[in-house]
Amino acid sequence: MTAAAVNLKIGDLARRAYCPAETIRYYEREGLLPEPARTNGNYRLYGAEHVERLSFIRNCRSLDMTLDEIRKLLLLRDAPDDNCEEVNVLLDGHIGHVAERIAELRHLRTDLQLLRERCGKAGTTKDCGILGGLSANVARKLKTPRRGHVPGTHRR
Amino acid sequence: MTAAAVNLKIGDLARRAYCPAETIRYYEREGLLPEPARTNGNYRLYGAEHVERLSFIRNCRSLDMTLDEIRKLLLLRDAPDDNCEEVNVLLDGHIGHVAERIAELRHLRTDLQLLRERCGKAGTTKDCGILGGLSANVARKLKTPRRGHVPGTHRR
DNA sequence: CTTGACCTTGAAGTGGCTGCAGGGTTTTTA
DNA sequence: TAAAAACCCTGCAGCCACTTCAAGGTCAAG
Repeated sequence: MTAAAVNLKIGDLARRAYCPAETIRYYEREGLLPEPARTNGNYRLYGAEHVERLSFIRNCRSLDMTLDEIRKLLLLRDAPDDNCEEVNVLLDGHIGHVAERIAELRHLRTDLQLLRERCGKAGTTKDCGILGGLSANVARKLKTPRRGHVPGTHRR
Repeated sequence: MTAAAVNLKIGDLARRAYCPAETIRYYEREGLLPEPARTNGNYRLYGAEHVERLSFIRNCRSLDMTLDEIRKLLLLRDAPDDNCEEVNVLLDGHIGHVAERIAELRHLRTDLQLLRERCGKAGTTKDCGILGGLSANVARKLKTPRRGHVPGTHRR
């Protein structure tokens, strides 16, 4: 165990929960984190319970859950005597989404690789089999939209 | 082959390229589609070349490319004497992105399934192994952000 | 000549942040 | 003790790829 965490400023909380300070303020606006105490100088003050709650949120996000799903889980968590059947249902639903998305992407990768092999020896884009392939009126559609943005990462 | 496509209104183009009319206007604003001719009543008028170009765009989108990637491909396509090496590079890069994302999601699914098995027989959320598992300070991160939104679909 | 299907523009909303401007506070260093 | 650096504050704009809405204009069928 680490030392008891009290009177953390937002940057301290950020480091402990691996979450940018801007995102902490955003979660507060969104109602996922309670409004914390403030210092005389109007700085936010956090304690161990905030580290725990924010870690919970970040773990859920790293499991690709939406903020709405996380909001529901937090409510269930805050009502400790409820039946945890709902937790199971929510998680099973989420596992289903992930499995679907994997299937789609695998299909996608196959299509891309087939397309990639169409590049002949022509040398110019005019005769490029790839560009030709992309013009075909195929219009197969993906079933699951990608959402939002995953924490802490950018396209390199 | 279908009959020659001329003097299509935006709804006709929409049906032929499986793309909502609003999205067509959006692509025009974004410079992916050229500004079309207009009728006396100010309706957009399209021809076969627009059906082809929009189908190209939609196929690329269904392969999960960004509008920026598609813009580059369209430029290459519009310069028919260039070397198609750049097309290959772009496509290989994209295949790489997709492969990475699949690997992440598979890892993710494993984590979710392990978590799911933690639900003991306690019956109440207070003792729920899942909620407990989500509180652990794990903070493994996904490497690739999900972007935007896939054409024509919603979460059910 | 009215109904209804279609089209127009412009602006705002979505999710989950991220970044910035323009300040205030606190800590460190000289 | 004073200056510099590091941190914090609010509020707002921007990102992507659309989607939705409001408020109107156009056109063909009955």
